[in-house]
Amino acid sequence: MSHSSGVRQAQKQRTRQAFLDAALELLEEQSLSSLGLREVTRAVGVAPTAFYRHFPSIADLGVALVEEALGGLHPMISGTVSEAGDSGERVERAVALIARHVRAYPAHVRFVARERNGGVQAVRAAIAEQMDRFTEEVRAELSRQPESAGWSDDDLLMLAGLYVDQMLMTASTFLEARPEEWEGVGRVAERRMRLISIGRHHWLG
Amino acid sequence: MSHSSGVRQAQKQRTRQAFLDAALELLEEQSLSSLGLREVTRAVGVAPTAFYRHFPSIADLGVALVEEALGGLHPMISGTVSEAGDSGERVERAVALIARHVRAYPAHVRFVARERNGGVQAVRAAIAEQMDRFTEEVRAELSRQPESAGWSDDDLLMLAGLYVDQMLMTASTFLEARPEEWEGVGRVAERRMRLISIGRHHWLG
DNA sequence: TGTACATCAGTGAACGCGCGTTCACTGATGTAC
DNA sequence: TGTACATCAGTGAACGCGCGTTCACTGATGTAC
Repeated sequence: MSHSSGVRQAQKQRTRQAFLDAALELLEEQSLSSLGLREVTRAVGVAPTAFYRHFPSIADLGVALVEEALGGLHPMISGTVSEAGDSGERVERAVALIARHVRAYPAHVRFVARERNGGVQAVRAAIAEQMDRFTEEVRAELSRQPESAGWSDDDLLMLAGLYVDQMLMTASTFLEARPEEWEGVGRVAERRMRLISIGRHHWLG
Repeated sequence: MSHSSGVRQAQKQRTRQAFLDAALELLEEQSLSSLGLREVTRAVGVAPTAFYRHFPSIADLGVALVEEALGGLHPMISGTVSEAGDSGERVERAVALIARHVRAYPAHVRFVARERNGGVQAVRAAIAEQMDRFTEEVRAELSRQPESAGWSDDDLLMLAGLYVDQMLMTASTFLEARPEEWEGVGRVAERRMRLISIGRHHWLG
């Protein structure tokens, strides 16, 4: 068996994932800075000391959760911007995509929205870094579009940041809405995005 | 001496304020959900049990902090919208006002940004209620402007929400910026707001 | 103004409890030959 | 294939500590007359 496979490695990965899953569930109702190490190990069903075999501290587990929550979204985010169609269609698809993502991964979205301004510095930094990458990727996509002729990189970055912040805010609004409110939340989110797109088309001249 | 004045009442108010001040300072580096009752009383310099003379729990202290942080801002927020001048001037004044406010009350701003999505339900609800009031007040101001002719109340509320969210986000960005970055942050915030205003002027037709 | 009683903000001891971290350990898995 | 040794994920006891909450208290302030 090679170094990186084997029964032992596989089991370790499974336990590590159990820590991430348990923590994420506990974080639905509290912030990371109040999450206890013993609380997590209890939820997983292992001894408290087992935690240290996987993470040096709860803050490090938090950073791993950021990667899990946001690391895989980069293609999805910039893909949304580069889609075919007029800007109205793109807006509708973006909002639908956000709604679907929130439904599929509510705990991940909640975690990111909560800890983006939360009390754990390392986690805040990890989220900020991911958000900056999203913004840069969206800027790169925008710059490829004909509508961006005449725009400076600076202005494109400003617009990209506006879109990215709007996406997270929309996700967070869905999260707090009751099921019967989702449709209305989606419509408002679409109109916000559409108004921004109109601003974009009249930005110059 | 009347019921509500007197040495005793005044002293009680002073102690209560000392709790709020001490908590706010401790909250610069952690979230409310991990703030300890003993931690606060220690910072104030009173016995742990004194806390209960003022608040039933840390969550209630948090709700009081929301009132302190946001309760007095209503005239300022809607005043910004109703100011004279063209929309470019209004944007500049709004961003300057936000910058000044963040400089004067950084801990209050941090607290609101952090706990808006934080782990304490009662505090999240209190912040949401204040934000909804801001949005409604901004909507009312917008509806008085000639630029709003032909707008539905629904669309005005959408626009007001966009402005209010943008204000809090701008405040939070100032908060995290190093001093030498403030000017740049301000310029980006102005351009975001200006783009939204352009979208507003071309929304109909 | 003076006196007798009521109120109540803040005290300090005590409680049981769960916390994070240390340490030496066990036993299944992995490796060398 | 078999054997002897190494690795290391997870254990369980133990530690000192700070937590939130209770309770009966004290003594300055307030009130009635």
